[in-house]
Amino acid sequence: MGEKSVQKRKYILDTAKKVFVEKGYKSVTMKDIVEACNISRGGLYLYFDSTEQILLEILQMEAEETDDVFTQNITEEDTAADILTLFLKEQKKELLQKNNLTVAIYEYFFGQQAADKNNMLRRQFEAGVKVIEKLIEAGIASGEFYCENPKGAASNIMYVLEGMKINAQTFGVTEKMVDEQLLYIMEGLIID
Amino acid sequence: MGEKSVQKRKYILDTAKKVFVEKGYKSVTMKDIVEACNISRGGLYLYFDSTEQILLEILQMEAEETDDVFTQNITEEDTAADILTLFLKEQKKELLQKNNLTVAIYEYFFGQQAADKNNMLRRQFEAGVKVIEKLIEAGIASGEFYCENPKGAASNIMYVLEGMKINAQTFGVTEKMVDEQLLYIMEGLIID
Amino acid sequence: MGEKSVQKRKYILDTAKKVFVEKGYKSVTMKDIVEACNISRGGLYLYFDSTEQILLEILQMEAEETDDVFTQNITEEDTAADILTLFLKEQKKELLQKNNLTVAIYEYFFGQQAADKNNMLRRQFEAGVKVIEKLIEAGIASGEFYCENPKGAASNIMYVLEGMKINAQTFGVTEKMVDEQLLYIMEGLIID
Amino acid sequence: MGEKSVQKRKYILDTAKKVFVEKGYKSVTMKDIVEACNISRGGLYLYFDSTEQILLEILQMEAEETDDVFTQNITEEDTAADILTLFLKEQKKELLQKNNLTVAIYEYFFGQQAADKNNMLRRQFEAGVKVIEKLIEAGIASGEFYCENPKGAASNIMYVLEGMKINAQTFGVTEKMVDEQLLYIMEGLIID
DNA sequence: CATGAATGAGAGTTCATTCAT
DNA sequence: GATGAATGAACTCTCATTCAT
Repeated sequence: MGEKSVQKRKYILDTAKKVFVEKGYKSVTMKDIVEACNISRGGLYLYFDSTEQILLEILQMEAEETDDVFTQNITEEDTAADILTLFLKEQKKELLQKNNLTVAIYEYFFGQQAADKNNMLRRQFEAGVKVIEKLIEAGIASGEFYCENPKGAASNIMYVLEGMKINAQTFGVTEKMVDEQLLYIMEGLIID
Repeated sequence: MGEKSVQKRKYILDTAKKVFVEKGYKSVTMKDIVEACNISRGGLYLYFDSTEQILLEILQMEAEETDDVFTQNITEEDTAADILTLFLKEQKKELLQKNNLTVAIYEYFFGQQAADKNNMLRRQFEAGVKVIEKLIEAGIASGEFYCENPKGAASNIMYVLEGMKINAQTFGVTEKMVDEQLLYIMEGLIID
Repeated sequence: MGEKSVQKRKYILDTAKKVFVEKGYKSVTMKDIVEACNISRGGLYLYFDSTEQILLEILQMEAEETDDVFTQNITEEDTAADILTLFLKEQKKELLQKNNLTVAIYEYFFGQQAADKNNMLRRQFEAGVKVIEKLIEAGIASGEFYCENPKGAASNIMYVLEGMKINAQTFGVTEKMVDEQLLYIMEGLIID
Repeated sequence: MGEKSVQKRKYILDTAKKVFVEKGYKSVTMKDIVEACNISRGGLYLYFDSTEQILLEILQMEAEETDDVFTQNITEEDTAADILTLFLKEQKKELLQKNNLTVAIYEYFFGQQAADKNNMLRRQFEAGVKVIEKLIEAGIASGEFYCENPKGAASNIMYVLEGMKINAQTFGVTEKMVDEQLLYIMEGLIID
């Protein structure tokens, strides 16, 4: 697969992403993607065999592109509270934004039965917990935070984010609702 | 569409429920249900017009059958902490149990777009928040609990439950993970 | 089949007629008739086996009920021209009226292939020709009409009526169009 | 829907025409056409969406191919009477021929309710009247014809043709019957 | 590599017809 | 007689997938 192919592959993934954002995972057909990409039916099959493969490659692409946004915005002088606030703000932005892959991702992983339970979602969740836990511990050390059970608190935050994410997709959450809960969380940590 | 046989209607709903439990919502076809019920193609249409209608009637049936379980187990002598613990235990049982409609429900409400955002899920969520809030306030009054922001705490619990529910379906949560988080939550409330 | 049955049979035919008037022949299903009659599916089959049988019995019923209207209105003093005019007026009324069986009849006889070409329609057509021919001859005898070829003129009138009838059903004819043509016909006969 | 192969499109239309000729309009299913064409179910949908679309395209095709036949046979020396005779002969041929779309066309336009009453059939009918009227006027001018009401006579001819066409489909008309009536019509016009 | 016509499996839906009650 | 639930055949339509060009 030469250079040209890599470009087209990327083009298909980018275009298909829009389709998954709009329709979730299960309702997306190869036809949908072919039409969105404006390529031939056979052409798509030269690059991908199924919508599953396409979604997985999109997720991988996303994983490679992300993370950076968060870490790039952290400066040397930021305190633990600053960084945690930044992190939560980032999460808030993501979950309130309409056009994301959340539904597609959930729909896909719903279907994955018991198989591969050490999957991407678990790894991301656990990574999140760990990051927050470290931040809380750093905050405790610096005297910003008070917390008797950093791991519990970190898990709590991640579960809450997960809960808000799913609610956002099923019945909508308002910015106010998110802010109130994030405030509740921060107040539980910060020493006033 | 008359009522035909109420028994058969019930039979179809019960059987279809198993199908939805197993396959979620989007992948379920009328044919799947016909085959699970061992009835004729046309026979199903005598009772229901679409998988959507069937799912909605199952949910309604569930709603009528539930609620009671929780309230029935509350006795006069139970303290607020007892009741909250009972509630969380009930939720835990539900989210750890394999055969439930969670995936089907999420898949269904994912598809409901912006329409009807005052839907069942929102109502259930808000009802849950309210119940917990009342319990916390009762616990504060009785000296069992300490909490500066009962509504925030109640929302926190519901978001966490929601988050654990979705995680249970996408990558599995262990009983230990659930217990740890529920313990964390209770410890934050109870005055030792 | 007792008395009661005869009534019900009549009721079904009358009700089914409305269905045929509305939907033609080919689109009418046994279900349509069952629903229009508000009887049970099986009940209909006790009386009739098919929409074809029902339509045929309706046509027979019609045939028995009709004719009279025309002949009843003829009085002793009427001249041939009066009677012909009356006949044409009757035909005009029928073909302009929306709710008739014309479409159902045509659709039915379209399907009858080459079989039974000595059918009802032919008999009615030929009877019409004969009636008109006699009228014209009577008119000639009484000095009202001039006509070199009574049979040709009679056929002409019947073909025209047939043509207007079909046009009325496919693209609509206005009363004015009908009047003009009937006037043209009468002028060709009457001696001024 | 692209044009795909124009040849195949034409092939389908030609083959479907035979089906419509044989079965009329309402009874023809996409399956019938698929089978007549010996193509796959999906294949047909690549070209056409419904039997209605197919019939309409057949009619359009017919319209483009016809007209010429009549006009091509007219020569400079032909008199009005010659041309009218030619026209009637053409109509006679068409209505006596077994394999035509008449039934399909009628069945289709029966279904078109009040909608689009300025339809193809009306336009064809009115065009016919106009052509004949012009011919009669030309014949009067040249001394061939005598007629006090050319428009009435022209309409008369078109109604008769329409009437014979429908009779041909419902109970059959013999060549003799047609000839007699056409002769009657011509005799009414020609000055002997 | 790329195209897009073609296939055929499969889901949805409607009805004529039967049959136990 | 009468009912209406139940069946199964028939039709519509859509897609994943292939393959000749």
